[in-house]
Amino acid sequence: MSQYLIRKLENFVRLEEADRLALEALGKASKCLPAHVDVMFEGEEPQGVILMLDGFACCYKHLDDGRRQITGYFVPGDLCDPYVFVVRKIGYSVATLSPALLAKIPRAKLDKVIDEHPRIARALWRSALVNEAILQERVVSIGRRTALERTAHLICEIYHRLQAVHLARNNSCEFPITQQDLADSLGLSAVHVNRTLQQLRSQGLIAQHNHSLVILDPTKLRGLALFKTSYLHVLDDGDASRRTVTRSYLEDQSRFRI
Amino acid sequence: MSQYLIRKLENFVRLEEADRLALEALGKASKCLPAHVDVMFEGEEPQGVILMLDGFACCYKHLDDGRRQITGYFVPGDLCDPYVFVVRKIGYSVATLSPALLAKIPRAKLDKVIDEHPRIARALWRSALVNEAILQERVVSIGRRTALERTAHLICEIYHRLQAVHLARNNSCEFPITQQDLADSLGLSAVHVNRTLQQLRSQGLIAQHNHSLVILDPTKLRGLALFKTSYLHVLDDGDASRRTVTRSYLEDQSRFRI
DNA sequence: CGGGACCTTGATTCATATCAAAGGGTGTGG
DNA sequence: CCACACCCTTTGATATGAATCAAGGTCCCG
Repeated sequence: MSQYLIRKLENFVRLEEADRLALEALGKASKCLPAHVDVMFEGEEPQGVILMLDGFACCYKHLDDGRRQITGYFVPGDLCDPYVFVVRKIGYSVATLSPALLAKIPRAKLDKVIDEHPRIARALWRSALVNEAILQERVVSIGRRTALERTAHLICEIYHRLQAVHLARNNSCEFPITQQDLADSLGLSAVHVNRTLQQLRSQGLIAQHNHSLVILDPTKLRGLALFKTSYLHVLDDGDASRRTVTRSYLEDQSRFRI
Repeated sequence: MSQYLIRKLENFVRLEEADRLALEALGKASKCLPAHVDVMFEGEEPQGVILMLDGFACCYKHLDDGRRQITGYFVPGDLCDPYVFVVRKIGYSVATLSPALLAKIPRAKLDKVIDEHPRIARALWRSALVNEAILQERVVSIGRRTALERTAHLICEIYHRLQAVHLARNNSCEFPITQQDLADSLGLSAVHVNRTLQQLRSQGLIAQHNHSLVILDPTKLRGLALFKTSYLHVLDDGDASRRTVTRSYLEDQSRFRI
């Protein structure tokens, strides 16, 4: 049930069997939720870390008058903010975007895994850095990309994140996000998202059937989106072996105690 | 010379004399730079962590065709991304916005301080969480706030951050950021930022002289900006003492080893 | 078979960008 | 100490991308 989390973390470090077993255990107590339901709400005390087992969710904030901005997505394998316990009140809400299967991991359980599995600790750490890079790139998108580029960029982001957990193949993946939700993450209106998607379709870049997406021309789409895959990875193995000094640093778990 | 860093971290934890001395030492080797100069450049290998001793800097990204988006600010006391060493290539550039005094702290030095000073470690950790909250709020601003609200919000952010290091008093602070730079962080054009600032002035909310800013009506400005101060703090002492369970958790340094 | 959520379309308005040019400070070299 | 130069700010006119409003269409679920 935690297959996706394992796959995700394996993009960052090489896990041992013991690590995999520990991660498996995290996904045991799961819960099924319908689409468009709140999982956590802004201002609450954090109850536990949410692990996405299946489906899509998002992190959003509301302004007082009801305007809503989605700040990020959660796909299978994602842990919504493992460090949430430091805070007294969470600053954002989390909601499902599609029917979703998720596990609420108690603080103590996650702490134990982190303490006992340094490789997992390191992988989560790197994953957190990727999350920050994603957020930063989102600022760039909303601030400086046109609606078309921005929409294309988000599609690339989601496709590549799904690919990292083997949920995308042949340029095709699930895409259950409604146009209203896309609008709320792109800083656009739903009507304009509709027209923008039509443009992407008519240019032969993507196709959509039901809740799935096909990227017909990945190169063109990434070009249009000004999308660089690099920001989604902190490090790949090839580079680690080339740079001994840095590698030994990265392998030294004690360095990461903050 | 590291006074501002000390002040900043003291918003998160109570530091001991030994901690303060260690922080002092970090700011020794400082360097003075003119305004609008790059400190780090996207794609480079991280050389060290930058500590802002004085002046303003920002973090930005360029799109291929020259469009630029500032994703965050650095004010005195800020450490630009203490965890940067995990990555091989930094994903963004850092540039000064005003003449600035800064220290480049070698990785080993910072690691040593973190290892030997658990209170500092905890403060940096909390500071990192605030940074994420700031970034998230920026997404909300650019995505869903109007130009006027957005501009007001950024002014509030910077004022409150300066206040946290005692660089703001009587609703007044330094504000050396050019309108072009504001535009690049707000996702607007420089011309429109100019008009928006004029609106804030004519509504009696702010005043500007040279490179300084006065907030004439803080309540109205925050109201207009839909600004909540809460996102800039992870925890205040009052709350820590009220909630014993959480407090003991927060005080347990071993939990934070990731 | 009915109803609600989602998508689509067209018409219009509005916020913000762009273009162009003039006005003000400030620092530097003569 | 002045003058020129450069950067920053300001202003006005026009263009445009995206929002809004309104209505119809489609699909899926109960």
